[in-house]
Amino acid sequence: MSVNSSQNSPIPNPSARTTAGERARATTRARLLESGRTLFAEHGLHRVTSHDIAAHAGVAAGTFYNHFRDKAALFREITNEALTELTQSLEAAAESGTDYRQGVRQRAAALVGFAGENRELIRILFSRETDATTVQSDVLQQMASRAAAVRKSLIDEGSMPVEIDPQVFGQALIGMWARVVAWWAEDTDRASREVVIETLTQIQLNGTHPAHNDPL
Amino acid sequence: MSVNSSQNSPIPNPSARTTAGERARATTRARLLESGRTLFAEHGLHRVTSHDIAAHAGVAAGTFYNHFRDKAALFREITNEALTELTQSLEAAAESGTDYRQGVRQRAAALVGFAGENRELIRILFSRETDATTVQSDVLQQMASRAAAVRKSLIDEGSMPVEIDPQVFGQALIGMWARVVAWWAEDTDRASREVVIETLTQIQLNGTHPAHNDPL
Amino acid sequence: MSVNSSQNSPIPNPSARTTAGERARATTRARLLESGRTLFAEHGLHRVTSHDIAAHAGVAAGTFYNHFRDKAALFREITNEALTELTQSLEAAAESGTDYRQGVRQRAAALVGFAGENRELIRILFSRETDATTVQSDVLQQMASRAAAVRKSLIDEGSMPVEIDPQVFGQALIGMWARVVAWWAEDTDRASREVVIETLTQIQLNGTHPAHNDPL
Amino acid sequence: MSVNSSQNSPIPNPSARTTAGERARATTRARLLESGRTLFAEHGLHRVTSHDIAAHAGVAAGTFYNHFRDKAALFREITNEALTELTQSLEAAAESGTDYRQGVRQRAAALVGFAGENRELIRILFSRETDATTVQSDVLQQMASRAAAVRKSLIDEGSMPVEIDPQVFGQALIGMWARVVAWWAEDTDRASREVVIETLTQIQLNGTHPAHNDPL
DNA sequence: GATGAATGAGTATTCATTCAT
DNA sequence: AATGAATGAATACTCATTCAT
Repeated sequence: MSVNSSQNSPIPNPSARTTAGERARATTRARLLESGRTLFAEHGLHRVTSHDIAAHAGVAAGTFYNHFRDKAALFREITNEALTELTQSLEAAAESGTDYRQGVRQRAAALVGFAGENRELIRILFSRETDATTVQSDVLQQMASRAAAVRKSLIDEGSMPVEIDPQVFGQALIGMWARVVAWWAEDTDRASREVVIETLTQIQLNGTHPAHNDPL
Repeated sequence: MSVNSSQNSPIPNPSARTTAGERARATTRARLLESGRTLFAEHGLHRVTSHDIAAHAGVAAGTFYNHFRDKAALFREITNEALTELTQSLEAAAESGTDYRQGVRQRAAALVGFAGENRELIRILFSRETDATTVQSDVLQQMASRAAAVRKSLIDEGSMPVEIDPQVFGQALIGMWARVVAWWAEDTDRASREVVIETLTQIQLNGTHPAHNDPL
Repeated sequence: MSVNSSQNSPIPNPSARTTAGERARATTRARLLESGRTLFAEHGLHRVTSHDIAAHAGVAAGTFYNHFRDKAALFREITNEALTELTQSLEAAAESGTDYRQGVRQRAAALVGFAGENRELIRILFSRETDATTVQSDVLQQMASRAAAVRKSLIDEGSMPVEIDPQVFGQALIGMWARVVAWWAEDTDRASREVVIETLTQIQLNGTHPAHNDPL
Repeated sequence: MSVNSSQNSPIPNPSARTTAGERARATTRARLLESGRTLFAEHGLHRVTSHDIAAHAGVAAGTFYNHFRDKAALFREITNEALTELTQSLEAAAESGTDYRQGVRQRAAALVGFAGENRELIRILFSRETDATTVQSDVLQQMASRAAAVRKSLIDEGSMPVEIDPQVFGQALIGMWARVVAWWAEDTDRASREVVIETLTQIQLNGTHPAHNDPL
């Protein structure tokens, strides 16, 4: 038996008047998520226990399970949320772009901006570690699809140099983004935001339009 | 494949005749390392127990600890060994190179060649799912140092374009290499070896000598 | 089905008009009992949680404890209630009986009839899987006392054959009743009600009046 | 991963010379089984934890799992073993029987004898409690099959009285046996072994051959 | 050295019960 | 009275590691 209660309703109906209990519940849930973010970012998924998260959130061990089926569910929620935000940033950047080179730069800026403002999430999303079976791979796959779309347009334009294979280039971009962004988010004093954006932009442009590679 | 067992054991004097016991010990040790490689590559570090490795090697559980302080030590040894080999490949490639562009291509070829011939090691070294705080980061740090040396020479040459920051570019190269090589090692039918080498080479050259980016 | 809610609650004066609150309370209590019956019959005592019962009854988890000290109290109440009803059936049967053999048959009929009409309760009372040290044994002890009374009368009559020990025979009857009735209640198509009654009657009569064992 | 070692080899090769380790292992295993028997008989399956059993056997909690997959496995082994012994007793009794009435008496004697010598096992096998999904039902089903064979022969002989349904009678016998034997094993001073045997025998014979029901 | 039985700390998860609202 | 979030003791099970043989 054992009924699975209202565990997965992260979005409470905003039009309903919330009771004190509902607010308390939402607060606890939010604290658990926040604690999860902090601890996962610092120690990684499998060095953090559900007890650790509960203790960090100031609740009893059992309370964790009133809000999340298990540790993986909490982790998934954190990463899904992060991915959604990041995706939105990138899409917003893509829409506002005028020409191709502007688009590349704006997506780089969106990624780097997100990294600067969500350093914990970045460390969770792009840290090595995490079971292949969980969310991480999804995140990278989505980034790969995004890169695929870019590649596609380049091939159509005929501006991808013949020596560079689109598939391999897509993987290279993903690896580059993940690594650079994680490295920078660890300590944002390592480089200025502008330098990071500019470097990522140039590398991508060089891989696609080497012929025009003159100062903008 | 290399069964370099000189770590952490009484350094065998190669000129002395080894006793039967010494040889038996070395064999057991080698079998444990080989089993570790196989199992870690297939299941990842924390899905494999010390019992699993011992059983796969055909020895008792306790024997594991006659050869390695703990599971992390075995893992570290595997990764260090792999890194040493990889480093040697890269150095050999560097030495044989005549000019800079040849060097870049030869190092890419060495990396890709190593990946093709040591797919298990690549999966271990570059799989996500390794404790970021322990061994993996060592590996990556060493790759970073290597990239730093490259950068240094570029700066000295004055051939790094101003828009590209050497530090960020170093990280980007590491991320790119790790991702591409892990992706390709998973299934070497995804692209021909030559295409992978050429693409990595071009990306790196474009980042450093965009002006000369004409067919070799 | 009987919703006898007089246990453990402020004894309602039947002559006084009950307030709306009192009636609401009684309804909640009855719903919890009914849910307990349903769920215990289907899943057994320790596969059902107090939350399950509350949820099935459509009330909050805490409400359960406004009505029952704990889960065992609810279970005990269900079984006591059932036993009371069953006892009453048996006593009514005994009273209406004219001679001994009629009485035996009528009690068997009452037991089987009760089983047919209260299959959930039978499954709860006679299922294996109940904590032997707690409630169930009470039920059986009461049945044993009942059998003892029967035996007593037989001994007084002198109609118990010498080879059959009254105590042992009492236990045998209890075991027989419990087993047959539980077996039949699981699926009443296994035998007609009349056949079950007749068989139980004959076995009991054979054990007490073997000499007269000719067709009635 | 995680290899399932040699857990289920209760019968060590008797021709092999046993090492000290093997003997120690067998001893620990036997102690765990013995502790399980004692504790299950006293408290029932789900009131006893694996820790309880380990502590009673004087070993660490983890040692339990070196010998049994889980608590259910230990329980199953105890009950299977008990059932095997009991079955053998009953079969031996059946073979030695000369005529039908002797056979009935001898099986009753075997059952009661087993109960007297294995009081803990009887309490485990026939206590109410125990999940329907585990062994208990098997035990009773086997007893039912045994009773079915008896019934069959009676029907063939034409000696089952018409008022008694064979199926119902089979269930009645099972219930009777289980109850009487469990009751007697709890305290063997409640009746002499002979009285119990004689009573069970007479009840069974009365149900099948009421016409001949004269002293043997 | 090798063996493998034993260890016990660590971790996830459940659920009866309490209590502030 | 009813609510339902929170509690935390209880329990099962794992696995790296030790050590007597």
